[in-house]
Amino acid sequence: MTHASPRPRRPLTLRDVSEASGVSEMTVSRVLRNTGDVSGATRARVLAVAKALGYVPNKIAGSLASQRVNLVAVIIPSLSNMVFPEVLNGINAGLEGTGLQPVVGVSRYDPAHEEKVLYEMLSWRPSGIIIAGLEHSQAARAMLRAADVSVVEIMDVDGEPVDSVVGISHRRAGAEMAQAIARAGYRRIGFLGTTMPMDHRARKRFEGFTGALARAGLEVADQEFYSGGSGLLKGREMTRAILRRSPDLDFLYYSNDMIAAGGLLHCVDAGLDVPGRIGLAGFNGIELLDGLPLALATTDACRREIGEKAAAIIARAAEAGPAARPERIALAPRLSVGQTLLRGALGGGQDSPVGV
Amino acid sequence: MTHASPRPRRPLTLRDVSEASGVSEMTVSRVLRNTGDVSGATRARVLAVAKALGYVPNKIAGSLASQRVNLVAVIIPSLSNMVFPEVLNGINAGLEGTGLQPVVGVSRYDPAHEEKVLYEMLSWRPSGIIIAGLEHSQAARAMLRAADVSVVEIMDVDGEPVDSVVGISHRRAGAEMAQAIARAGYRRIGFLGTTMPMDHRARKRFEGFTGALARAGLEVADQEFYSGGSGLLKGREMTRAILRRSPDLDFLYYSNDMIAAGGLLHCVDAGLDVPGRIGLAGFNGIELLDGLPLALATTDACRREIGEKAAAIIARAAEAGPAARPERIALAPRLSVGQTLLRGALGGGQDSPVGV
DNA sequence: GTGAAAGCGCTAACAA
DNA sequence: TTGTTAGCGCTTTCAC
Repeated sequence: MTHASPRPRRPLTLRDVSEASGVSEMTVSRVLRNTGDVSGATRARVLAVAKALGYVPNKIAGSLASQRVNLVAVIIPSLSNMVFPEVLNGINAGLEGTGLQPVVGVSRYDPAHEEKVLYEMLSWRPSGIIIAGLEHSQAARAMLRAADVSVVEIMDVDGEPVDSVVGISHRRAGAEMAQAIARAGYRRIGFLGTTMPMDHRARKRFEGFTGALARAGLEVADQEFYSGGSGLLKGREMTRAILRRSPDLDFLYYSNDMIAAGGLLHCVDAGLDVPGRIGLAGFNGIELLDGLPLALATTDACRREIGEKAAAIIARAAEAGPAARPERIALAPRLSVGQTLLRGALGGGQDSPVGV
Repeated sequence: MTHASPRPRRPLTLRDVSEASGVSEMTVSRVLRNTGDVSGATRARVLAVAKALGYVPNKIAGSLASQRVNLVAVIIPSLSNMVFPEVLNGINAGLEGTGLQPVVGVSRYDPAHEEKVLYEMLSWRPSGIIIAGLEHSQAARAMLRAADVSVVEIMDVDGEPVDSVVGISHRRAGAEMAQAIARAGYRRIGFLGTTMPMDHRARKRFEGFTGALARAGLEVADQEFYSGGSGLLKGREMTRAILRRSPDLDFLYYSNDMIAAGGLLHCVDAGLDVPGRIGLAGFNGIELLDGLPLALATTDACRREIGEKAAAIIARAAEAGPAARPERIALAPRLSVGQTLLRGALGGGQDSPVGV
């Protein structure tokens, strides 16, 4: 039983590896970090001993000594919908091979909570910060500015970023959908969205939407708001409600694809001709929903791409030093009319309302 | 301009606050941690100075000194599907108010990558580890055992946990669905699942499923496998393919709700009578999909609850010291027959096949 | 190619 | 109630 290794009460340290291998702590450290010149023999021995012991370096000590942390703070409002996981995947992909690790915090669409989460994350001195949206409490903005690391605000470009920004213009996304709807000849437009006052992106889409409708001589004829999670059922219920109240609506614009999909299912069940009698559109471009009875008109929010580009900016800055110039990347929200928005006069004039 | 504070090149330290407030570093530290007895006056002054300066404590240094870290490592296979975000929400909820913060790593259903992610996270000396599944590389198991912190393996209880475990029996989930199917009188059963050999839970469901079918004198008549993301479209395509090959199938069991939903949409489009001519069932109990043309038969995997309970175990152990006894929590997978599985002889015998 | 000494920013333990 | 001292485990820097 000579080699039985009892469960260590005290975590192993460099010193343990040093003593067990007969090499100085310094050299062990070099081996473990693949740094400096270490002879092949020494290197092999140290590696073997470290592995045998099951040594795991202590990054807390390492980071304190080196003043460098391989963490990137990522702050997003929610994990519940299908939007942000996709962004995270993009970030993961963009950080791949850089040695940087994302650490995710959830702000719950609540500025006060966002502030807390940010403070918490900053106290780990991350090498970069990726944060959703451009709207933050004053204190949060101050922290971001004072942090002296690259900050990338993502998703939205309509506003003043603290540092870099990668996103789409939600105003533009809303406006383009309004134009497509107007050009296709729809006239009685309903809007279905969230009550969440802190969902600034949904708000901006709505503003862009109504603005462009107005320029086309149209307006939102009725609205329906919801709170809580957005599932198919919610979409069905809202659609039933708004159509009962305003049966003459001929287009419904939803603030996300999931409730739009529910609305589509409702319309199909109700025997409404889509997109003839009534048109529908969502937002986000959720790939998982491809395969609905009709392809949903929507705007691709470029979620993955946003994550990738934001991560790339952080990675570059971590490499080049924090002095890098801020980047402002506005991706183009890609509208797809699918099969729920008439392909009326899509080639037509940009702003003028055109009948079918 | 006397109060203009230039962007600091060097991050602020306790010492800065100490000097600016004329109080010792130690007292500042006490104030900032709400610890020890500090006079109200001193406390107020320190707080004011810290805020004015924009001081953010350095947790790296703090953790090194105190040998305590308020981080919980969470390792899950993926963020792409709708399964794990829900678990994360549960973990977040369970950690609420404990001062512990989850840190998420993604293992991509790849044991080697899981090992790397685990190593990386352990190097931050987290106060607890929540990791999906019971199958890990030998090295990973060794690390988990050596880490000397609470480990909770989640999702699955069919196997030997390293420490605590919270999950459901996927074998049982598969078996119960098979029994319900057999009892309802279906006879020609098709299975649609993932090719991923590392999705052990899907594999166990399949094993439980075929085992129980066999006991009912039935077998899986045809199978269809897919790789890549699971969306509605994938479900449609797979369903079309398997039904073209085996038109006489009268039940399809899918490895998740999303492809099952796609299958349902296909069957509806194809004019197949569901659940009369053909029955369908998925797995997970995805709430967002409530609202499909027919309520899908599925098994609720208790995802949120699993997250909450796992977090509670970690929180309790962090409180009580690491000596806490391992907990083994097997939740009951809740089968719901919805409207896509005939309510044939559900009250009938447990194992005996019963015709409709 | 290797080692010794100093210190990263904070907190535990003790002293006053 | 407040302050002093001695590290936490590693990496930096410099010496050999």
